Amino acid sequence: MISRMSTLFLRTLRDDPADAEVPSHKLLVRAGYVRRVGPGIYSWLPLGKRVLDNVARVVKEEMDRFGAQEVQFPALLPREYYEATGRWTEYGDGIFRLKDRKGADYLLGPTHEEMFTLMVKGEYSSYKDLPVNLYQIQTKYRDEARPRAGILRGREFLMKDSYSFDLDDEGLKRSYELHREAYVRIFDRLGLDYRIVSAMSGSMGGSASEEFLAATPTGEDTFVSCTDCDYAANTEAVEGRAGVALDASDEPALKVYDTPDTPTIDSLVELFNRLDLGRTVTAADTLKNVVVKLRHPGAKETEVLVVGVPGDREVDLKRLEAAVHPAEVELFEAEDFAKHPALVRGYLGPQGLAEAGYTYKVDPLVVPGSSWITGANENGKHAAHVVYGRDFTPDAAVGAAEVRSGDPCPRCGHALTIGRGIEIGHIFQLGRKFTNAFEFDVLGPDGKPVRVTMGSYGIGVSRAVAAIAEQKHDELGLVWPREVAPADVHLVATGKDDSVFEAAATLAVELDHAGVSVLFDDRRGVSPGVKFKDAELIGVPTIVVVGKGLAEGLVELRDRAGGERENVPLEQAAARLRELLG
RNA sequence: CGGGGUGUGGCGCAGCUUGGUAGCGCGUCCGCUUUGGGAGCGGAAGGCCGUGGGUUCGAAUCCCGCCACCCCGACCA
Repeated sequence: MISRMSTLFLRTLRDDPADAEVPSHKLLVRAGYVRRVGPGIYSWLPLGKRVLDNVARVVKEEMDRFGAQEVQFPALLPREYYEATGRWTEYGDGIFRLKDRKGADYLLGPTHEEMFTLMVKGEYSSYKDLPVNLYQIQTKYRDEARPRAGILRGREFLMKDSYSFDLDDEGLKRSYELHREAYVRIFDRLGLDYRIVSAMSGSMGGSASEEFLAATPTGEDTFVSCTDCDYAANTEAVEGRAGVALDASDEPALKVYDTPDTPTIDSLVELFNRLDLGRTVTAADTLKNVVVKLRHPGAKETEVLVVGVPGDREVDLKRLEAAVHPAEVELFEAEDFAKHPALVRGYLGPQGLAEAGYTYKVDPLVVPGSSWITGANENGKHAAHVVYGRDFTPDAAVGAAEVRSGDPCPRCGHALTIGRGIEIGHIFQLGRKFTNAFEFDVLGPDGKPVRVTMGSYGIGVSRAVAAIAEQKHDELGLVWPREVAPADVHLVATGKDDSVFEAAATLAVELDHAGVSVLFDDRRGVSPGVKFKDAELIGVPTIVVVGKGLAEGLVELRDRAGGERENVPLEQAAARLRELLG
């Protein structure tokens, strides 16, 4: 295919768009790949559409390779399908809802578990039919509270989602592994630098869950990886690991101090340093106790939970929620404190909590035998030398503190490092949430019904385009990996002489016949500088210049990524290019 | 939902404090020149200054309301 820039629907911009912050957003707009039409809603121009299609093609090829079969569901869905699973209400404001002319409720599909489950249930009824893996590449709609970063987080986006249907857990594991291998192949082909990290399965429920994160500083997700073993996890999903117990036999007895007006850790530390305990006190010497409410699925009442973390750390509510899954965590409000006078806000300590009937859990960073400054459960009073195991005993440990670089790996104890990434894929063993909701059984070999188990697997296709742009660019513009580039070769004709354009046009045709797609800058009257800048901005991996070298019968080949240039005779150019393109 | 910011030709911005007939760069169109690093000169088209009200002889500019959008957070996968 030859795309002539004289007629290509494309306008590049010299300036960054005012609303763009991240590189992918700036460059995809500047290079004429996408245009914004509303918050979190983008149109794809010809070059962008090609990249999007290329990513989708790679995904499709690798899904097909392991036997997954493509289907397509409508984006417009009647409410009833989402009623059965409770998600019509569960999703809250997160979905787009609309009514037809009769007043019937519809939604724009945010994800399609229900449809897949019902489709398979409608056709299959025997264990002989399983396993089956189905997928679709579909536009999804979510009414994000705050879309951001261009197409990285939009309200309309292209997603590949697939679902496996198996008879038992072993089958599910196999389907999960097949997907995992396919995802590795896909993201390798897309040229992404990514990590596979342990994740929580979120609102979907289910057990084993891993995320594929494209490592980039602009990513929204934070993950840890171990410097020694192969442990890696989303910080929300970092397991708690019990630390080594300390010997507290020399620790003085618990002592209560008057500490008026010290409801915060900072004010407390400052006061204790003025009391002069013979050493400098820091926030890490204090024990911060945070009260939350746990809402268990189906339960009317919430459970009160007190969580202790070192005072220099925040409680990571998402991590805590992952640890107490499937319960949801809610903050303890002023009115809640009013109902629980034993919990003295700002002066809460673990001593006596068990006697008062409260559950108390500590982050594993709080180890047995450790000694703390903490609240004395009385307004304006704190206690020092409060020892774990002597003055209080938690009911359990729970990973609740924010995770920091250098924290011990929960597997091997070596230091963790922290990075940021864009979630481009997520796979998890969903289990029977949806097959239970729809009572989807097949008959087993013994003639008895067996409840089908599912896996759920997603890839953000449009997001992957942005993730690639985030990772593959330089100060001049985009630098696409070959597999997804909008063309194989960017052919630039410079000069005013007809012979240059004729020679370039002939080369374009020759390449086209050889199956090489060409973006041909055949614009007359456009200066070489403009053409070179555009080529660099657009980011096709190989640039061919037919210009002043033609006098000696030479054309120039440039590698967009590395900047290497070589001159080759015009008549050898096509052959050399085919060699370079593999 | 909380905090901060911005709305002025297609894009990026100035003008607003101190009211007086809307300006710059890029882009677009015409002509001539130029052609290996976002060209030069000359000419031109294109804007009810987010919106509603108010003050005033006169409002992009001052006052009040509303709306939209962007960023941070909350929320969400």
